[in-house]
Amino acid sequence: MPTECSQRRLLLDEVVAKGFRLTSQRRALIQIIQQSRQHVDAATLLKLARKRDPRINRATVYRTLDLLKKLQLVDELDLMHLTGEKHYYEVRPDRQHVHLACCRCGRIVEFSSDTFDRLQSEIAAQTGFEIQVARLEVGGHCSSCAAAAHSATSASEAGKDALKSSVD
Amino acid sequence: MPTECSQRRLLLDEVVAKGFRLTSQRRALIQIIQQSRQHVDAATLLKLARKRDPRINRATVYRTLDLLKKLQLVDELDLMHLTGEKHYYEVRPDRQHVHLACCRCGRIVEFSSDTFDRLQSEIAAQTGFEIQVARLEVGGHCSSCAAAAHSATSASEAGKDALKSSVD
DNA sequence: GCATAAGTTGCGACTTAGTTGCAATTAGAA
DNA sequence: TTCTAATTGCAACTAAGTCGCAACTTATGC
Repeated sequence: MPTECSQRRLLLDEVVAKGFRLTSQRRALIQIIQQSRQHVDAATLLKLARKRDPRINRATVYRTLDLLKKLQLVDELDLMHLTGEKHYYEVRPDRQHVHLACCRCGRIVEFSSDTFDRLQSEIAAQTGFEIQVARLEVGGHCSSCAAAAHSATSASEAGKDALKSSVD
Repeated sequence: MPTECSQRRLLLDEVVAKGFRLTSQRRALIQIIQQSRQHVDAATLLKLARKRDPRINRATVYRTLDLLKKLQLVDELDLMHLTGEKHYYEVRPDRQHVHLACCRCGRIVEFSSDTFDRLQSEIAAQTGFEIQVARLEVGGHCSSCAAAAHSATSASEAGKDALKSSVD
């Protein structure tokens, strides 16, 4: 999710600075990604962009996303594939964060910590790997769903039946 | 990748223990996943399984993978989508590890550390999230490719052109 | 401001990955 | 051995993303 309007210009500038053209389509798509409070997927992005310019095409959305990924201006997320195989996008934040996806209620929680920062430095230092993206996604139950699941399970019983009826 | 044959029985047993039937298809698929040194994707798994039993079906592969995921016996990976949108699978190891994917040579390096373990505890403790899976994937350049990329760049020059010709 | 060349887009057909409903088959309990 | 619910194969389907190419647009130089 966008940190602030400080980035509003930046992404567009960055695209220009790297020598890419600033088309109305790119402008629109970038603005939509920045203004979105949620993580957006390609289909949603297309739908929103078409409200501004109905002629905008699906291929353009994918091509723009590819460009922004390459420029490392946006990050691609899977969010644990909770809702199919689509990808989600967010403006790359100053500080990397973890995405916690609740497979019961679908909520996405973001979490950042020094330990995560340190882990990345450690990886780079110990493996010589030059990190461009680090994506940590966690699946499980958020605190409220964990509580709900436990009380439900203690009554009914675990094992196959619990598994079969579970939402994940 | 499989840690050892100690798991060979375990996965099958686990499936039975949870009350699921042990069909010849499941047996074959589980064995293939365990014996594989590489991370396998669904299509490869199907191909390998058909060498044993040519009648085995694609749907069965996906359904079996779903089952093993739900039982938390295998983990699903994206490996940074280096080669398309397919998923890869590995037997869940005793200790979670990070996957480092080199977007230049495609090599996958595994890395585990106390810091990663600690990060997970920290997430659980601070957010109340009940972790079922934690998937940390890192994209970038492995040590040898990083060296190669640097020497190439210093000669030619960075910016758009370098970006355009790069493999990521 | 105007021409122009390279970058970008729209289109539409295509590929790849995964899903689904249903009839036929089979594992395993009785 | 019988029987039933779980599992499979099949085939048609959906969803997500890609690609080649002609048409259009941006940014540059004049």
